[in-house]
Amino acid sequence: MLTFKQLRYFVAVQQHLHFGNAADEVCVSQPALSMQIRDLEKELGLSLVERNARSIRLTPSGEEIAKRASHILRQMQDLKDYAEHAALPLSGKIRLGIIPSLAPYILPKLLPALTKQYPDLQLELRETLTASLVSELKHGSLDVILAALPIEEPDLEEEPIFEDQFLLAVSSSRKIDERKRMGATDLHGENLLLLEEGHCLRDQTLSFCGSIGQNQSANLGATSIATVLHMVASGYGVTVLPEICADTEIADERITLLRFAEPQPSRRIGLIWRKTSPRNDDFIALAECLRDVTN
Amino acid sequence: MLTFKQLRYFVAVQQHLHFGNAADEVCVSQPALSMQIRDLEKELGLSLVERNARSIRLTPSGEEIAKRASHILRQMQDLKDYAEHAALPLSGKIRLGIIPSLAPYILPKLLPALTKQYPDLQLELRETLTASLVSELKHGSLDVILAALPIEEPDLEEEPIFEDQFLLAVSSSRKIDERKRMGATDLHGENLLLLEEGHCLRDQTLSFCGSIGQNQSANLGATSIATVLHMVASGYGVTVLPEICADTEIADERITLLRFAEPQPSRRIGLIWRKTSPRNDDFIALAECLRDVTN
DNA sequence: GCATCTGATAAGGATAACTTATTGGAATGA
DNA sequence: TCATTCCAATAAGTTATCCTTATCAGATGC
Repeated sequence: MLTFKQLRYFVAVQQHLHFGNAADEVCVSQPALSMQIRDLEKELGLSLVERNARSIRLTPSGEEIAKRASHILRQMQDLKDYAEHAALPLSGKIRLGIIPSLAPYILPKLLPALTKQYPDLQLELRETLTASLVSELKHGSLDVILAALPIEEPDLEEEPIFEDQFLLAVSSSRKIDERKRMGATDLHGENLLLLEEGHCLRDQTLSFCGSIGQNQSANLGATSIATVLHMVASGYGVTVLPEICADTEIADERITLLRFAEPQPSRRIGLIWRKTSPRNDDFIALAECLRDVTN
Repeated sequence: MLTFKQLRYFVAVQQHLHFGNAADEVCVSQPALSMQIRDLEKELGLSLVERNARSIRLTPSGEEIAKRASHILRQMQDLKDYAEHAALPLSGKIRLGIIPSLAPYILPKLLPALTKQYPDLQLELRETLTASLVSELKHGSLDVILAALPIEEPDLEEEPIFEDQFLLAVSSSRKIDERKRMGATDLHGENLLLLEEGHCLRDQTLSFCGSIGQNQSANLGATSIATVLHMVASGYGVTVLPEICADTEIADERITLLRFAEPQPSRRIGLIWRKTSPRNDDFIALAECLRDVTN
């Protein structure tokens, strides 16, 4: 069988036009090199080297083979270089899935930090609902996802990053004392605005408020938090807003954010990956980076 | 060390996503393949395959490595294909040197014949004087030359092709009986026109006529046979012309060709190559082809 | 719970590859 | 002319590698 060793030895012969020197270069004895060259010629069924009493030269075919061999060896080196590169912590390609209620708020902080700290990392992003992310993660088309815990899949690992407190967003026209801590009961009779089906934030909000029996008849579900907040600002109702969204979304004076009374409701944000994934260390490092940018 | 085998096995794993099937494809046992993959991962210092109880998948780095490996294997196959091609009789690249008093007369017959019989042959041609050809042959920048024998270099092999009879070209105005066989003595007092220094034909002509003491004072040497013949046609003198040139050159009615008396002078045309050249068979085949086209 | 399927591991034998020492053939130089 | 030198090939023996069969360990599914 054709081997890389043969090609390497042969390229050395081409460069030195001397078996002994070529053998030195590849750190073997001259007979070892001679044998490999002989094997290569036998393998290819063709003379590559013209042996002359005092010197050697390559045949025209030999020159062509040497050219091709050099090229192959170079690509081999490229492959090794790539591997070395990819073996660094948090480098190479990582496919990260993020839920829509996090992506627009975390990425603007995360991406610059990653670029700075791990310049070799190529992040491929996908934003969709938790269920799809988990499915893609299990299938292997994603490496890791950032979502609300728990997922509780037996073959997935969960790494908590931070607690994201829920706030109540109401229209500023309501003139509520912002220092007042809201209880779930304060939502009685309010029109609770929600994201559309499938968003985990919707489910979390409902499970918190569910026992209250508030009015949600008008709720067909919005497609984004920004949309929900526009509705709040316009006085259509109230909504529950994760704190991480607050900085970005609330430039609008028509919205007032109210904190809930203790124990404050919250969602736990974390990274999830396959337990069998060999990139555990990478994901732990990514989690650390996420903690840094979310304080 | 990174080996070709590891890459081949790994690409098989990528294609089957199953160690057992991949092992079947490359015709080894499953443990053998597993070990090679393990070695490859160790060699590259990075996980390529994510082992799951029931199935496996490649890591993103693994996919990239597999892509590069496939490419390398393909080039490896190309190299083998090239070698197979080049191992055929008279195929691949051959650098042929020819002397000027042969090239224009033999090539028009030789090249079409070669193309037809050996389509895989790439002939690189060089036309210059014998001394240069021999030097380049010995140096290795030519593989074989077609010239007049003997060369009598100890490390060169000579293979005669055919005898090229010399004819005497005279001006038709001389009204000589064309059936008359010329003797060297008939050249007495003639102005013998010759090629310039270095042409073997000049030397051969002189060695044949040298003992005669003919007038050659006006001879500074022409650069081509065509030039010499123009001079003959114009009545400046006579010349000795190899028969192989006759067909091509003598469309001119102002020139009459005369045969010499037995033993007719001639030159022996042959192929010459380095005794150490491994392409002996190729050159023998080339000689055969040359005999065919020169009858 | 048992059969089945996965890849990993273990042990032993075959093969390949390397080492040093030597040979053979040609060129060099006294 | 003959000894010397140079270079690659060859020989013999050891080492390392690779592969095989057999077995294991974990997970899955009937």
